[in-house]
Formats: sequence, structure tokens, C-alpha cells
Amino acid sequence: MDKVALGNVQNCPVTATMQVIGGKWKILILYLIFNDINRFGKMGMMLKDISKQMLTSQLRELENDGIIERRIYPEIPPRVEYFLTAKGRSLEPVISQMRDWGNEHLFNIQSDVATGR
Amino acid sequence: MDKVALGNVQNCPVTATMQVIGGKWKILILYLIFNDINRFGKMGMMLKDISKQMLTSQLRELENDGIIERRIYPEIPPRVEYFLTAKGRSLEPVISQMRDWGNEHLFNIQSDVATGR
DNA sequence: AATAATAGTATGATTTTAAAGACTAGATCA
DNA sequence: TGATCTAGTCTTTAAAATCATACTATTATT
Repeated sequence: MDKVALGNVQNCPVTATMQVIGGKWKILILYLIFNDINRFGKMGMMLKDISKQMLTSQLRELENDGIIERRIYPEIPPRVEYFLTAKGRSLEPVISQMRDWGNEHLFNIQSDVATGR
Repeated sequence: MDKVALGNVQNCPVTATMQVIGGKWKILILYLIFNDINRFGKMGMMLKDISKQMLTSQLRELENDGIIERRIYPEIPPRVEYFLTAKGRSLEPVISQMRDWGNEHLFNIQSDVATGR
């Protein structure tokens, strides 16, 4: 099968966005941070079935992509907190659209366009 | 580490949406179908580095999720074409948001809100 | 002196994903 | 007669993702 690139990963902005937020746990992690659950241990407790190293790697990727910020406090035992960056907060309309579509087409919950709920 | 479910995959509409469009090639496949490239062979040629069985599995998942429709023509050699369903077309605003965010934050291309370009 | 606390890392094993290549049907073309 | 076409499937095989478990540092507490 001869291959010809036309729509490919490198020049598709949607696919590029997917790479940033599409990780197995990233949406849920962003949800937790959005709800002020921003410590490693707490996140691990909230996310059923995630392993420490998986949590670490997802957090690192979000950090490397500039979506979240990692703040280390010089304390013992160590304290680290994660926060959304401006870029991370800019994902809000993207995630809202996905939420609305999911509610409407997967959970059959209609959203009120006026309120966004 | 004790686990407590709070935000989990089953009740998160965003994660649910991700499961539908988040497959490795799904966005690109939808893009092709949107651009009237709707035969298996053509898609395979356009998507560099995709294998036949990967293409098949992605198409099957999209079909099972009601996003695309598979139409078989009783011809020899066989002809099969894929089309977006109404549900598939309803993804348009979701994908547009992702495209805009990607262009703005990953490719540094500003989008004109008025025209959507 | 041992234990607990946090936010991880290191190691090795296992599971999952994905690829390559061979194979199929049935009509048509050379 | 044998090759060609399409849209796949099937069977290995290799690679990537993920897990469980043990381990680290340093201070405070018991």
C-alpha cells in the first residue's frame, strides 16, 4: 500500500491538542486540580486504579506542555502542589465543549446553552 | 495508598467523549471522511504509517460509537464507503474548539472568531 | 530507636498495543 | 490460465505501556 501524507499528525492542530489532553488520566487530573485537589497524594487517592508512576508521568507531561505548574515547598515531609497555568486555564472552552457533547450524546443530559449547565 | 473514587471515568462526560474521539487515528480519519475520502483503500493511502488492521479497528470503533456509518455496495471487487452520521456531524463544534486551541497555543496561529478561520 | 509522613524513583515482570506479512472471495482483464 | 482488484482477517512477532513492589531522603513524633 503506497502511502501519501496529506492529513498527518504533525500539521493537524486537533491531533496536536489531543496529544496534550488525551492522556489516559489527564482530563481527570485537570478536573481534580480545577477543584483544588492539587497534591500528589490526594490525587492518587481520588483516582482509583492509577499507579504512582502513572500519576507522576501524566503530571510531568502536563507540566512539560505548560498546562500545569509544579510548586515545591521546602518542607519535611515534602510538599508539592500543582496549579493550572494560564495556558491550562485556556483549555476551559475546549473541555466545556467536550463535556457538553458527552452529556448530550453519551449520557443524554441536555445542556442549557444560556448557563452552560 | 487507599483509593476513593470521586472523579472517575464512568461518570466524567469529558473522559467519555475522549474515549470516542481520542483514538490514535480517529481525528484524522474523521477529517478524511469530512473531505469525502471515504473508502478504506484511499484512507490507508492518505494516512502515512497506519496499518490495515489499525485502520479497520479505528473505523469499527467509530462505527460502534455511532459516529460513522459503513455502507457496503454489492460489487466485485468490493466497495465500502464510510459516512458521518448525525451524531458524527454533531462533533463539529468540539473539534473546532480543539482546532482553534491547537492553532493558538501549539502552532501560534490566531483564529478569527468571526469567521472561525 | 523505631515509625510515620510525602513525593516520588528504580527495577523487573506483565499486559497491551500494534506491525508485518500471508491469506481470502469472486468477478474481470490480459 | 493466471493476474488484478478491494476490503478486509489471521497469525505470529516485536515494541511500548503499565503494574507491583521495594526503596530513598529528612524531620518530627512516640
